[in-house]
Amino acid sequence: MISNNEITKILKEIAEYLEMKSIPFKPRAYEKAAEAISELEEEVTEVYKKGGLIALEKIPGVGISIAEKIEEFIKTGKLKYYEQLKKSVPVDLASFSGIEGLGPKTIFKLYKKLGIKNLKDLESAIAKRKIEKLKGFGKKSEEKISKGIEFAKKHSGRYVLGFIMPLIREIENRIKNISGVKQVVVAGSVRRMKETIRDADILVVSQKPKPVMDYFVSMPEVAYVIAHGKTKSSIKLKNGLDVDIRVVPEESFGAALNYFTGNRDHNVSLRELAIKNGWKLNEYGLFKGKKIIAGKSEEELYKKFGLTYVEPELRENTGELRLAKENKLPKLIGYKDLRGDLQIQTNWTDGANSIEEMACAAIAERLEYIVITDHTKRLAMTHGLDEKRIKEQWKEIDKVNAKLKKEKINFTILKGSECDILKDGSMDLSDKILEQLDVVGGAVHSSFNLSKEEQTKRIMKAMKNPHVDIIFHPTGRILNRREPYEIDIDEIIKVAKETGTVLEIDAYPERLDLKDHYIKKCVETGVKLSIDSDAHSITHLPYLEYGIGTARRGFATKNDIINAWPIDKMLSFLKDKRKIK
DNA sequence: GCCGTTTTCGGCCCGACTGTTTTCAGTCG
Repeated sequence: MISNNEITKILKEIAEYLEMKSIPFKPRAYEKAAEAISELEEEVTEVYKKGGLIALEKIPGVGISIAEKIEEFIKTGKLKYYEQLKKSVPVDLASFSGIEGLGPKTIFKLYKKLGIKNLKDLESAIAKRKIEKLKGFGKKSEEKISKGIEFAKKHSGRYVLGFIMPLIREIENRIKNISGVKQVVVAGSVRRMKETIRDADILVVSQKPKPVMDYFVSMPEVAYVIAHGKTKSSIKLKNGLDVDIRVVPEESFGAALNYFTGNRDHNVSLRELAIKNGWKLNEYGLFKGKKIIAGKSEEELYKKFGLTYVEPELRENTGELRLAKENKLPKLIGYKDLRGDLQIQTNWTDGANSIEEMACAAIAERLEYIVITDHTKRLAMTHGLDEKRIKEQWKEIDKVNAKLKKEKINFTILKGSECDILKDGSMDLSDKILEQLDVVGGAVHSSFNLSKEEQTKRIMKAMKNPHVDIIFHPTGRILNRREPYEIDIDEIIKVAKETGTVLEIDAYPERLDLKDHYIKKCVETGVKLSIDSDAHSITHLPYLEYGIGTARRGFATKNDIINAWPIDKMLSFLKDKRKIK
């Protein structure tokens, strides 16, 4: 079966071939179609199977011509149009991907003049100093390509946002201290809270750009400088992350922040909207002729367009501008809105800290309650709790609660479990134990490779258990490391709705599970969610931020997230749900 | 090649920086 990845790849390559030939507009059309498909939840082959060509055409950016090409590719596993392009320029595009500064036009020139077809050819041409002798190239171009290759080999792919964020914030803070700097904001995909990022964009307000540029390109983390201009510079860090910086004057801050936050298609849509109004939008402001009519703040900018403010996390050009126009954007859950954390591990199993230490850390995060959810016996490697040990744990929880009460601290530790969902969908602890717990999370930790049907059935059975309140990290994915297990997410959401079962947004940076698209489906269906740190140490509690960011990307409001509610409301919701099951 | 509460045909975002050039194409975001 042809995967979305394969279709995306072939469409992207077509775009590059067309770019080489300087054919206008078509490359962007293919790129847009490729992007849309890479973001698609459903398998394109399924879409085609269900609705044929017409269904394919409904994918945004896919028209009749690309739809027919996808059809041919699905049916025959081949695409004549692509084969012809490849025949006319027989280069291995994939082997050049990720090399900084090496675009389609350059690849084409190198092929035509030196017969370079793949990375190996390119490396040997560099070794023989052939490139610097070419017209239009020079010593510096050759060096740049050489460096690009070196780095592309070492570092590929994307960085998990929550793990790279401390470094980005450290750099941000150092730039804040440079003289003349009035404001520093990390924009781009970081501000949109994408789960993984490829680069970081830093926006600076200052009347004196030079000291900012000079410091930026000479930071100790810099591997090499990609560009060093008057108001804009780009560097590659030793860990492989690209970082761009841009300095703008105060009056352009809003327009620049908007421009730098993106995504690209959101920006393009806004700029097209400007043109329709007879204006022009760039990073310096919104202009009517030469007169600036907005740009100091983002709020002002959206207002001028007749739109309600669009939160950064929603700027993916997936319909948010239409909703902004109709004043239908939801009031997203805020970064300070969580009152509790429903998944916390302690040193009773694989956590690093005691119950009391975790409670204190949660208090420091301004939470009002946590649920202790250590693993259960099936997870032997974590020394999972059996019926006997979990009862001992309850005594410990009571003790710490009593201590907090005595100290007049308004904080509650609830009794819970991250209870294994066994292969057949039954639970790892008896119903008699489960019914005594305040919050029960069911989780899959084994048999990841069941068929889609079996895996879905397994989780559905757990959801139908009256004592199971939440499904923890429902798809089991680990970013950059493990694919989600196969489940029918629509079916899971349907049963969650029927049974009142809550689905979790696990905030651990490499999980973020559920992910944004699925969260949106839950919000639309009315399935309730929780945002939990899944903390295994006191240092993990701040990860809640990434869960909230992901929830915001999924259009979730406070009402959708049960641990944004007061403890009594949250608990009575779960109790009522247990009754109806 | 796609798309349309201005359009089913005629548009398609905008600007900084680089390297190799004397005016600009290529790349990137």
